[in-house]
Amino acid sequence: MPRPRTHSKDDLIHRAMERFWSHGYSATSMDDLVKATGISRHGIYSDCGGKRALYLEGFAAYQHVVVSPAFAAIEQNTSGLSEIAAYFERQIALAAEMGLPGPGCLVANAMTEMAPHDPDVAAQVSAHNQRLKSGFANAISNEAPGMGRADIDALADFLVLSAQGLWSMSRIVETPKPLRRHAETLLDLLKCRITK
Amino acid sequence: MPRPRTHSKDDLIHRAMERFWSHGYSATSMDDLVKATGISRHGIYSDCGGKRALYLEGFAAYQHVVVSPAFAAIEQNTSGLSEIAAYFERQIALAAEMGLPGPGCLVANAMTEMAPHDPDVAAQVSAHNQRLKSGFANAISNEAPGMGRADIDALADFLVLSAQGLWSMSRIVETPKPLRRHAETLLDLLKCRITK
DNA sequence: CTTGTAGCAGAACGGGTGTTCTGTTATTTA
DNA sequence: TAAATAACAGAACACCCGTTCTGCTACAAG
Repeated sequence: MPRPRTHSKDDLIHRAMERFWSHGYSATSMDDLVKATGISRHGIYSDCGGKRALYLEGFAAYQHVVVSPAFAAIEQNTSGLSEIAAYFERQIALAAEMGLPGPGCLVANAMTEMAPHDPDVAAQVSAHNQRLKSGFANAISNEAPGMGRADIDALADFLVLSAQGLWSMSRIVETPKPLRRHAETLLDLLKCRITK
Repeated sequence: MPRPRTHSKDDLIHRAMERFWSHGYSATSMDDLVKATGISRHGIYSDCGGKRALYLEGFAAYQHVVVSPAFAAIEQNTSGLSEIAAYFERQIALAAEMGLPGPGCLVANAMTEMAPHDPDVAAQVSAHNQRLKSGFANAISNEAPGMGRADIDALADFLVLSAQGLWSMSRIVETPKPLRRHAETLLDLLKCRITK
């Protein structure tokens, strides 16, 4: 009997996620979200309950839509340096495609803007970083079987830090070139360290 | 004849800078600034003209108050890896002193929050990064006289990126320990690369 | 075609925003 | 002591925020 829905909850979450991604949480108003998603205030509240809840759902969706496709190769047990390089290249190409200076990484942005003042966001960010760290550690250990666990962990953690730094940089550069150079330098340092 | 001032413009700028540093621009209201600085709205407007102008002045002050004291040693022509290590250690100790998870770096925060949507902030951030890059390049070239200019520049730029990543991390960690481990890993990678 | 129902757009709301303005206060010179 | 001056505290302002609510719309069942 009822009127059929003109949008799905997934539509809402994904469109809102893109807005939060490029403009951050505070600088995105409900009016912005209504315009960006094409969904009325009522729809947003009945589907998700409010701005903050929508942000958190968008954060989770970012994992499926952006992180997993880019990171899956690293998480396989055949991965190595070339998969790490491909991961950075893929994300840089995505940033260039979206336009530079660009939105960077939703998680990296959340780490700076939200995490220190919002425990829920901090927990999601930490989980994300832990996932990246495990993936990088997997790839490094495949590449350097003789390296100790402590050294691998330290390098993997540092790769997570470098990724965050890279997305920060992507918010001020005009072209992908400096980002590619950063990634290249990082890979060089890694190779240098692994081959000792 | 007039009533004497109870505060200086510098007082205002420095106290406001600390608030922007820890809470960001959007999440700091004029009420917050009045409470944090102890200076009335009228004083803020007559001294600086408004919130944004105050932020930009605070940004400039950050260079003198925080960056220069920490970075001066690296900019001397006798600097090397030990000065780079000391710079990171000093900033990490400062972060620990201010409380973790902490404010990170005002410039790093601005890069994420403001730079993509504010050309004036972007320009100041770029100038800061350029200063860091030159300093790091100076220290690296002192340490590795045989290294080519292009390699030195790439490493110096990457050190800037790592610094930004480190301050991002400082916004989610509970203790300085992981930050020190990151700095140590970075220095190890650098040494490894320089000694080839 | 009528009726019931859920979705819809947008008005309304209290509170907070950055900014401006208005009196008052404290101090120094005359 | 009295007048002049500029800084002070805080009220006032118009606007925007996230949230809630109201009345209308469009479709499916009877």
